[in-house]
Amino acid sequence: MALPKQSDDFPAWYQQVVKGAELAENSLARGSMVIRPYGYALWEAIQSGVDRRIKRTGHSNVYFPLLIPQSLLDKEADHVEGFAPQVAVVTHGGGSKLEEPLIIRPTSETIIWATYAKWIQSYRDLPLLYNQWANVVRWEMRTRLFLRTSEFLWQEGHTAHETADEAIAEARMILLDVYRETVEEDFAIPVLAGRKTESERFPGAIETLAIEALMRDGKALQAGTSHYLGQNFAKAYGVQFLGRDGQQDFPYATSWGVSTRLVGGLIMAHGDDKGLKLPPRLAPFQVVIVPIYRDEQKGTVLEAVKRISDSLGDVRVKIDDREEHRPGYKFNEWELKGVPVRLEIGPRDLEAGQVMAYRRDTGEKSAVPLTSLPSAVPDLLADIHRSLFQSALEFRSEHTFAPGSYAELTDLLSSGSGFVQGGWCGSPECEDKVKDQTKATIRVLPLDSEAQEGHCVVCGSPAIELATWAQSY
RNA sequence: CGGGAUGUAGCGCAGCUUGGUUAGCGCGCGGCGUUUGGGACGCCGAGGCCGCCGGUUCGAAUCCGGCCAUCCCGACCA
Repeated sequence: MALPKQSDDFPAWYQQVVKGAELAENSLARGSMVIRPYGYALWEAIQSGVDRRIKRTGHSNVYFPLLIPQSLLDKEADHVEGFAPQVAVVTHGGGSKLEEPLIIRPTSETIIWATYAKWIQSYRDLPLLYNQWANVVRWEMRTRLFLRTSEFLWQEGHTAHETADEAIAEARMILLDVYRETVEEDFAIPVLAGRKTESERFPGAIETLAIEALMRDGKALQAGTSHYLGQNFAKAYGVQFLGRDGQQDFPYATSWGVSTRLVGGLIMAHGDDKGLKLPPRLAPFQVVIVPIYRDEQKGTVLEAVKRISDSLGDVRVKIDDREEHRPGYKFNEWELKGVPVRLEIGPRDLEAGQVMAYRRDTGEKSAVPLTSLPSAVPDLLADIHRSLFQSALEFRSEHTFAPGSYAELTDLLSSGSGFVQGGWCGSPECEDKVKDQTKATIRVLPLDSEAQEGHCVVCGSPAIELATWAQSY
């Protein structure tokens, strides 16, 4: 029952939180997971925030099929090369072998661009701003619940634009106004937004942008990506439009996605030795009420609890009136499940006209008068959100380093200390050297490269970028 | 896919070395009672193709082979 300490064994801690908080468990098929109600409620809360922002920025939802003719994948060279090794293939159907195998989508650029060919004729058809919520399958070598499963849930946006500038602006807008905003405002997790190096790019992309969050073990997690695909997919799938200038042209593409991996990020960015700490905006239950009573007081207490719950309006409240567990058990269980606020209500409190409020983030308990509860609870939730973000931000600052030498860089990276920033000359050789020695990669380069002073921390040549390295998931 | 480990009740494990009759323990689960302000206790009870397939043997949880799954470490990745 006791959770391993994060500092003793972070992977074991993670796994037991996922299981203990009843978020998910392994399924019978290799590498796939069953998402349990509490975990799925979290995902639904995440979806709702992402979906709202996708729609607010002018996109519509669509749905493309799970199965894709294999020949479609083969049309974009880099894309095939990147994905072919991890694609699951359907070879039989209806009891017989298929003429042409179907792949289970690892991502949907292929089928979507093959379809866009029919939808796009003129610049008047552009832009196409579509998104879909879907499951995809990638045959990963090694899987971990939420962080990397063979099947995962995500949204994938696929847009087509008249000009490169417009597509580039779209990719960037999604990264900042949808992904960064969601993760910072809903998850209370600060992120670094930036560009990926060539070696970390999405197969078929000209530029990959990403947000990176720091986990409590000092590793980085790529929390969302947005790609500028140029005309690669348009050319591969024969998508052309008649431009304003009367000439045929290929549209410019973007694609972008966030997945159930975000749930893993949430666990590892905020959790502590007692379990999950859910940010109030995503918590399936924002408040759990634990009634405390002896038999003869049961009726009175439960009535008061019901009244108090009703007085909290839109706040998502769970009343834990299970008879089979005593309060101490419930306290521990809801702390493991990360509920932001717990209200303890017993005869002593009712006599005093108050309740005890416990906040999961700091562990503080305080008495709140019943009369001020309807405003105190929302205030408390707002404060918990701020304080979660703040402490994640402080953790990141404390775990961001600027080494003065290559030896210092590799020391920091080898020990998995967090983000390590330094000048980079832009050469893949220097990037590889660090990776070979420490397994750390460049997580992001600044979104807008400004003139970089100083030298490459690896080779000493003049630096052209400020790179952020880290060990990553 | 390479290296290592594991698979026995819902969960965590013992038993296996040295094959033998009803396969154990803790937690959890069901009933009854006492409890309830930081993981309660007593009594009674239910629950097992010992991961799967095959082999050796009079007899296999135990020995042998194959397969599958999970975990850890690498290479691949949202």
